[in-house]
Amino acid sequence: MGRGKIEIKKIENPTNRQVTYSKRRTGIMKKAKELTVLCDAEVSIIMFSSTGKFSEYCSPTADTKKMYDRYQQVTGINLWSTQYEKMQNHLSHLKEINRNLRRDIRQRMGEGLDGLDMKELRGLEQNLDEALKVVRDRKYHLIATQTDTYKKKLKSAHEAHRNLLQEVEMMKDEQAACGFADDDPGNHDGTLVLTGGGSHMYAIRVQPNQPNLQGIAYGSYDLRLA
Amino acid sequence: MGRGKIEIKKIENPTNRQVTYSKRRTGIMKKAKELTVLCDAEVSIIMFSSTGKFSEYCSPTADTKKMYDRYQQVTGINLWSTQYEKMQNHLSHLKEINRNLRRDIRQRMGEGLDGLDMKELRGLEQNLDEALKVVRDRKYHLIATQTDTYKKKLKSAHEAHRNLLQEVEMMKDEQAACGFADDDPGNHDGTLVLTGGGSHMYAIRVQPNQPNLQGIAYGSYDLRLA
DNA sequence: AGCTATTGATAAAC
DNA sequence: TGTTTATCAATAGCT
Repeated sequence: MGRGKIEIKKIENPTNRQVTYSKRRTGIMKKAKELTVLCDAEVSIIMFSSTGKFSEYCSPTADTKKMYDRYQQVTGINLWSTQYEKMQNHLSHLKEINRNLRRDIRQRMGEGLDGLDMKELRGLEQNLDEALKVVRDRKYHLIATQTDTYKKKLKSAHEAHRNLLQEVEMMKDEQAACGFADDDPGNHDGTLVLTGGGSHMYAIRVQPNQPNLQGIAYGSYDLRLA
Repeated sequence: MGRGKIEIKKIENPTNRQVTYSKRRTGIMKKAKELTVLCDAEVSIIMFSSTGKFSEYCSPTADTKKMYDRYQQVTGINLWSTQYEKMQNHLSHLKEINRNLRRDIRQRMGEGLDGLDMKELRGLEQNLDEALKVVRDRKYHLIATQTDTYKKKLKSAHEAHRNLLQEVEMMKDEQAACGFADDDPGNHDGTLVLTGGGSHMYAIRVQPNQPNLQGIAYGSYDLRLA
């Protein structure tokens, strides 16, 4: 379709090639648009000229990403599918494991025991019993440790207080001995009223710390599948 | 270019639309091939008909994935990251849940309690205690049920045995009364020695069933991350 | 880029 | 879906 038939092989003249590319590209894009409208189809065209110039067409009802997603869905065998399937398998494997873990926890909470036979029940009972002992031990140990810590802190606080009083007394004595009255507080830069005893100046917190609730609230699980 | 000019708008007749789609699709693909050869270009076409039928063309010097990779490079649009990231997120979310579930189970088994504070320990202890009670109840209930079942089976077996003896006695009496000696066992087809009492003929299994081990072996978890 | 002779694509019908 | 054919559309070569 032109002034003469042409052979379908690479056009060696670069200018000619470029011109032909431009014209035919326009033609294909027009055809694609027509196909889209006439036949209610979805078309995605990507092309690069020999000089690397990029052009694309995509049906107005879709976008390139959608088209490619759909392409992946349909072909299912592209390079991504391997990776994709692996992830998919990994996912379902994790879900399966999660399901089992949740069932175990439910049973450890005394729910869903109907499926267990005697041997399993006995195993669970023994396991829970041992765990309970360990938890109780741990609790008592924690109580003991905390009590001990509080006692020490209290003792340390008392001592610090005693030292403070003592140092204040010493200051008073020194001031009285010098006959010096300080009416201008603030000009003793770098020399605070109570110096030297820095080791007693740390903040003392006798209040127990707020329990850290980031952990697990036992018995309040959401046991639905993830 | 046909027997008549057509307006570029959706062809309402589905058959016609399908035919036109098929023809024009072929046309575009041909044009794409020609462009590829004539102008040394790279073209990728993906299309779906209104019925969802998929077709593609890709220059022999490239493949669809390559084309889209290049497309991404040029446009800066990442076509896969969304999906990939989503799955990645899903995966790490599941792993996170998994980790928490395993930690929970470990704690319910009395391990890894160091991170728990007083409140959490108390909660765990109480939860385990309650669960233990439920499990014990369930065990006792199962024991009672099983014992009961065995008793019934035993009783039924005794009764069946008694009936058998009784029927054998009756047979002997009948034979004696008839003065008939049976030296040819096997010719009483369809008339077994012990007839009538079919309700006592079922198989009796007094042995406990082998425990079903498909469940969870408590305490033998592999608690590594999946 | 614009023009047109010519080839190519395709609508309609089978 | 394949073929045919009358028409219309695309475009090769030229300006």
